[in-house]
Amino acid sequence: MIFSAKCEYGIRAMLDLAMNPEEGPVGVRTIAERRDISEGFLEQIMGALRKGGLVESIRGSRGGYVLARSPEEISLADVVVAIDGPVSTGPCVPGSESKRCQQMNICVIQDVWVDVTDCIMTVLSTMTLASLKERQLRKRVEAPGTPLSEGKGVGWLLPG
Amino acid sequence: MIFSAKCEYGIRAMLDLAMNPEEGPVGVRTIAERRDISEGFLEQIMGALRKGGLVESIRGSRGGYVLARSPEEISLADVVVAIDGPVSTGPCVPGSESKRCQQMNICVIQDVWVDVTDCIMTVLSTMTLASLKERQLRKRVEAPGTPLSEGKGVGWLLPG
DNA sequence: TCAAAATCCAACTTAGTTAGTAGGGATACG
DNA sequence: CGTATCCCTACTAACTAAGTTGGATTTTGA
Repeated sequence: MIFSAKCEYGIRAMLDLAMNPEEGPVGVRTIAERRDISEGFLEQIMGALRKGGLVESIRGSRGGYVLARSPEEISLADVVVAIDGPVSTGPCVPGSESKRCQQMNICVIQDVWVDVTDCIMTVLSTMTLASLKERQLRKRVEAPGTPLSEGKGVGWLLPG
Repeated sequence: MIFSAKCEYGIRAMLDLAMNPEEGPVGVRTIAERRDISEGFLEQIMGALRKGGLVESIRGSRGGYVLARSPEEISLADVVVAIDGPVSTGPCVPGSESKRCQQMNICVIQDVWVDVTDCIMTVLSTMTLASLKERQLRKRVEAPGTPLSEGKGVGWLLPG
């Protein structure tokens, strides 16, 4: 698995913030309940997103998180890197700290890893919170059979 | 890290076989020494490649492994899947066994994972052992400063 | 026939990572 | 002042990765 659950939760949370811009600061508790994420775990994740400059936090009662930039300006690449760090593809690539093979300068396998990494980052960079939000809204409309009122965790699908 | 060391070793081994077609069956011991891989570990990996139909084994003394198809017909996607199994990108994708979210049919995040997976498989599918071998040979020529005689594990760079 | 060389197979180990949990501080609102 | 919130560190249980170990089976060659 390339992307951790942490990463998925981070994207869920960011998408939640993007889809509810009028709410003002949203607390971890709220997001955790709406998106079905462990609260304590999400706290850690939001910390990483804040350190990555993707969200701003408001402390104290009535505090919470808001996006630091507009959804158009936040790509999934930003989110993934803030949470998991730089995407590393193989065990033996130029930038990595791991034990590298002796023939690094003439090894073709590292080139493969680099190519794959580039491809992944390109895909993630073209996806913004804004485009994801739009896709989500469109999907909501196209899947009318979806049980909106059943159980918890579906309210967030409706835009504010 | 997306691809395990196992996977890298498997590609190294396959490339070794592709670059030395005249040797006949090549033993695990030989490949392990030439490509700097733990012998016991490589044994496991070759087993996976055999089960995946990418190599054929000859048992007994003078035995070893040979490619089951020509290098043009073996892509890195084949190798990676034989060793690591299907590439899974995120925790929540249609095919996976892991606990999926409730809104799977309308969740956009799984779409992201699918897009990334597709992109990776496309890159890996276009790379064959033959193309990799060619790249390796070209690189050998372009990097004349490379110390060919220093240490072990560089002999394999020269085609048979 | 028999020893050596090889594949084959399954169990074990060790270190690190993942996905949380727990517990307490710091800060701001009312 | 009390409550709700962010903030931070440490801990843990389960899993995975990267081998290691020990042996069984098969084939060649002397």
